Amino acid sequence: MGVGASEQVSDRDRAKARSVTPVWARESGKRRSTLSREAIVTAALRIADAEGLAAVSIRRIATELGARTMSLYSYIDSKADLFDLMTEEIAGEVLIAEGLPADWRQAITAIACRSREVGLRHPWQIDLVNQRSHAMIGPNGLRHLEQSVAALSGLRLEPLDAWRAIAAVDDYVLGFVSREIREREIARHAEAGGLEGEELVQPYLQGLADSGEFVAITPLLRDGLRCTGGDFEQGLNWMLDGIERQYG
Amino acid sequence: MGVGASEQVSDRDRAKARSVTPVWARESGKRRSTLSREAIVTAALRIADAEGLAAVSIRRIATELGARTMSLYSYIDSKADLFDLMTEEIAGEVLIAEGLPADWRQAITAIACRSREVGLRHPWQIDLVNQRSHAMIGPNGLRHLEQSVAALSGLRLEPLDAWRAIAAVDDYVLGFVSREIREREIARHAEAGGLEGEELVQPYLQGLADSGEFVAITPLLRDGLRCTGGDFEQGLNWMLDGIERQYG
DNA sequence: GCGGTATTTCGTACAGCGTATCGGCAAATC
DNA sequence: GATTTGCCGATACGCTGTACGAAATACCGC
Repeated sequence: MGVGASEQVSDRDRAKARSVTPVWARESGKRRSTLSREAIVTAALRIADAEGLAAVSIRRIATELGARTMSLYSYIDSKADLFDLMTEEIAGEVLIAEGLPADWRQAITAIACRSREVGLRHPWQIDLVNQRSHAMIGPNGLRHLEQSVAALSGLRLEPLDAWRAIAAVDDYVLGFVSREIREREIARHAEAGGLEGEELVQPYLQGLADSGEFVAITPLLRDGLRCTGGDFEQGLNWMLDGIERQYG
Repeated sequence: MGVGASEQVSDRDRAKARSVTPVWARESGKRRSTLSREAIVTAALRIADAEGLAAVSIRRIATELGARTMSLYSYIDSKADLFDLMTEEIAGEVLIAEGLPADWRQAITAIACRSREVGLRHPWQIDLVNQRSHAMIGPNGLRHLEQSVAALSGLRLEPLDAWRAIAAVDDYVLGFVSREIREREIARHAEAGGLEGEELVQPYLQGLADSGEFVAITPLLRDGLRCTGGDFEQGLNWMLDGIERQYG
């Protein structure tokens, strides 16, 4: 290992740097036309909205853009990068452009409802969220955080306390939307398979109900667990009540 | 469509039925040894715990079990089925065997903490949750629901109200654990790439802080967003406070 | 015990995936 | 004009889930 080795180390360092530096801080390598980071992300979003995240593949995007598969790698380093960029794009939709209500509860509620809307509009966002990657610290992700902290300014909290309150609310929103999407897709699945879906699950549930093990939830089982899910604002208000009780 | 067609319809119906009937209600077609539904699921769990859900493949499981790839399909109709069974297995770990505390807050807290422990022990559970499928209505999933409803019995709620309160708590738990896992993996990733990870992200954050756009969260940015995340029990207590305020 | 049947096993194949590699071509530099 | 540099794109590798059908095996009535 001499001079050449040192060059190799340099290369490896560059690779490591690339793997750790957020995508948004990297330049979009290209100069030629027809292809661009923006076009790639836009196409990916279109496909994901239409057919789900699983349908988003490098080959597919290239085809739709009239480019060759490997050309996309001039603009993104990996599919994970593309996912980061998609996440960032969606995070932008969560931002509230007009002024926030002065009342902190109304402001947080507005932000939470917007988050939910966006999540339902792009159900694949949930899959993306769990895809690891420092996706939350993109510019738009931070703008969301900024907006949320600003919404709480009336409470005059320490930054860390404000952040914790926001995290708790965001956690609830994420969990709720996740369940909402899940229920929605199950319903759609059952619908696609005809009503027989219900008819096949119901005896199974009835059997469990008759087993005597599930006394507390027998009424729920009898309704086929068709409960339309919780009430979003109700749960949110519970959380906000608790925050208000502590800090308000 | 004559007699032959009617037979074909019958086949198609059976296929549809299979696609909609929960796995747990189906028999595990086996009779030979070395291979069994249980063995398959156990192997899958081991792989997932050790190397993540992505490492779980039919071929891989078959290899570890000394069987041929396609043999697994005698016990499982699809990989989605396998995921359902894995989910069910994990749901069992969430159940609390010993008696629950009489106080409803303590009981719900115990259940929530257990859920969190299990989620952290099997980080891939999060990926599984977002995989659609009627995974939550397996026997163990329903036992969890039963246990939660029973925990709230002291509040004497309508079944639907109880279910909503539980759903809200579960949503919060899911969201929190999801974020916790995300942060944990990012930390591990940065650690694996050396401390340079932080060093590369920090200038990016500092640049944003200097831009003047993020006044409210500048202190957080300065700390590199290293905030160790919210406090699980604090957020949970906020939610429980809100529930108590309404029903207590 | 034995034949027939039902079930299980498993080789092969297909269509798809992300992306490493590398030959050749075009543009930029001297 | 000659040389170097850097990018485009084709090909290929190893992986995925699983449909299909032939072969092998176990079970059951006799």
